[in-house]
Amino acid sequence: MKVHLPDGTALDLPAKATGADAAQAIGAGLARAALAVRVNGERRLRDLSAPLMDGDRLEIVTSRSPDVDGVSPLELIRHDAAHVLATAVTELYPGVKVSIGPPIDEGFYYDFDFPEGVRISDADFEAIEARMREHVKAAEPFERSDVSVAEALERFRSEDQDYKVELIEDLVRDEGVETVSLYRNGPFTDLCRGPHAPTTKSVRAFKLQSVAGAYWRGRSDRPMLTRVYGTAFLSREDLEAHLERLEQARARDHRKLGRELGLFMFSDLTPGAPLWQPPGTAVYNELTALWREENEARGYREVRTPILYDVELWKRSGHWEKYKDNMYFTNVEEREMGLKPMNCPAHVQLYKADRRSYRDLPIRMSEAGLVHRHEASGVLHGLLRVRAFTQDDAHIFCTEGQIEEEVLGCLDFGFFLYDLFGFTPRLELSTRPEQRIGDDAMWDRAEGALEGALRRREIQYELNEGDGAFYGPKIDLHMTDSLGRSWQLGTVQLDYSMPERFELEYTGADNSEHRPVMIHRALLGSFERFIGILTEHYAGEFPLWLAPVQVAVLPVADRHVGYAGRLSQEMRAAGVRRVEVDERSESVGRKIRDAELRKVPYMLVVGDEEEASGRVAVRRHRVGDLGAMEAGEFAARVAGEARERSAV
RNA sequence: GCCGGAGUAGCUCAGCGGUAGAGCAACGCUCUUGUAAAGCGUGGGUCGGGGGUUCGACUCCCCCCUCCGGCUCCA
Repeated sequence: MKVHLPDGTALDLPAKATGADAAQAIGAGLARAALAVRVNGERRLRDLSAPLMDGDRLEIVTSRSPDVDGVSPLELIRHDAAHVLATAVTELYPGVKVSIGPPIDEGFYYDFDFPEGVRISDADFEAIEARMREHVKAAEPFERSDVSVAEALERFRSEDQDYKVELIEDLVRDEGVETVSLYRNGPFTDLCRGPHAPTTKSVRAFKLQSVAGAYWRGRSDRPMLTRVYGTAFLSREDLEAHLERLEQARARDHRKLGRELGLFMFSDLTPGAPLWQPPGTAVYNELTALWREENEARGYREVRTPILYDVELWKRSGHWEKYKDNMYFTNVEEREMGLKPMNCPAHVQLYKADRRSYRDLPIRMSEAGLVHRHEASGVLHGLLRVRAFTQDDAHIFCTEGQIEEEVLGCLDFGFFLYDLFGFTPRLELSTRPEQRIGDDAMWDRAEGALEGALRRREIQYELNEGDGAFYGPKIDLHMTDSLGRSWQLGTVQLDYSMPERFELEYTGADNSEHRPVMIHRALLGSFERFIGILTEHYAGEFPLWLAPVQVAVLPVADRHVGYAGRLSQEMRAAGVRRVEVDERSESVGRKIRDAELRKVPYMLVVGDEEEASGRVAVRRHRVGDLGAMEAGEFAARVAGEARERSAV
């Protein structure tokens, strides 16, 4: 038979030849390097041992093969690694039940159910890794066998592998399968659809990383399994490089930098609520100032509303029914009050304070609004998941015809803000969920308006079907943190429900009453979460305009402190607001070192020469000595840089 | 909330049944300094909180709190 190779040539092979045979026919080196085959351009790879058919188009996949539709040799060997992990664990912990072990973006995991009383921690990794290495070294083949469902069930039942039994039963029920494939490597056999590399020696570079709990099938009403995370690469060097990257990422963790730079802290007495220290407050205030300025420029009117309301309000808004478990309540003099988890009902009160005409619309109301949400204790995470935070919130009350224009305005505003930081957010459009209010015609219009806005700007987005709020569809803006975890920042949501519940009205041109539509909009999301992401993005090296201390004046000796003080006054007068003088009787080297560690953008070294000539010796963070400059010139230049909010 | 791990000086960490340690920071003195750590000295801890076991607990056991990694959740 003939199979066709990517370069257009045909290869003559005996009948029933396999991918391995084909690789061997091409060359011994290729045969050694081959991991799997891609047949006829299929997305899913096949085992090297799978028989080929006459006329197949064949690609031999090696560690150097490129990704195709997200399927890569890396993914293959990570899956191999998961099997090797399970092999070692089943040997070391008799009675353990195995479940699933897939490759993931950065590695792989395997979920185990350990026998009663057995628990493992990363202290056990060394022993497990050692056992894994033995299997890798033995280059045990991955042998596939296709067996009947009955045989597979019999096998796993006899081994008390309940999870495998459940998986097979579900395969029969959901997909009507009659056979399943098993893969054996050494002493371990797993239910698996494959493919795998020819032998375990493909797993040459791996490392176990962490152990964590994970619900069976991701459902909190099912048993909690023990998940072991690891990573694997095609080479030792790649693995080392990856571990090195992780190390560096940890160094830019906002929680670490927040402590080191004195940005914010947490107290055990109010978990999940950041306390902002002076340097962090400086960043916070600059960000707020930017936000306020831009809101004004875009036709928003800022408001301020209380954080505590009678539960009556929350019942009316629907929060009581849907979210009371996540709200904080207090009862004083027999009046039940709730802390706001959202600002919208408050803004609705302001809307209702006046009769509204179609001429007033759209009304754009903005507020840096402090909200409290009782997040589950296990999910709190630095500034990225908190219980008390300030949203850069706004609500737009408009007519249905104005929706697309207003949504577009929100998105443009968002992109303006994100551009300022060099961020490229990932956009998600979430559409009607199963449980929702409003008729389909309403949803058609609402989703159409959001989609239309995205299309008009030719914006890339992911569709998240069924993930909208119960009252309307939404567009979310996501960013990832230093460890690659994705966080939602901004959101633009359409809401037909709140106006209904609060009976909002405006008088139309026809002199009759109409119901406005509300757009909920937060662009940064919350100042807390955004500063968390910003801190990691800049690795704590904030650009001048955001920097907690913009300029540190470093007198060479005590006698220069007076000159340094005069300089700082001058700079403040010129518009550089955050200037500090290091008045300690320390060496210049020490003062420089400390300012560098605090990541202060500019340092001014001033001694006899500078004082005599009215100049400053400028040093830039991480760049070094820039030479001397006339003091006034420096102040003007830096003030300009701060005013322009330039990126560097 | 669930599973696992961890909480020792302001920070980073060592110690682990027999009266609590280091480096940095802080404070004092000396030095008056030129582009990433001057020298000497001093003070500082209910060893997260509460119970228990023990002659004796930072150390062992139980409960709680907080943090870390995941899972679930995330208006």
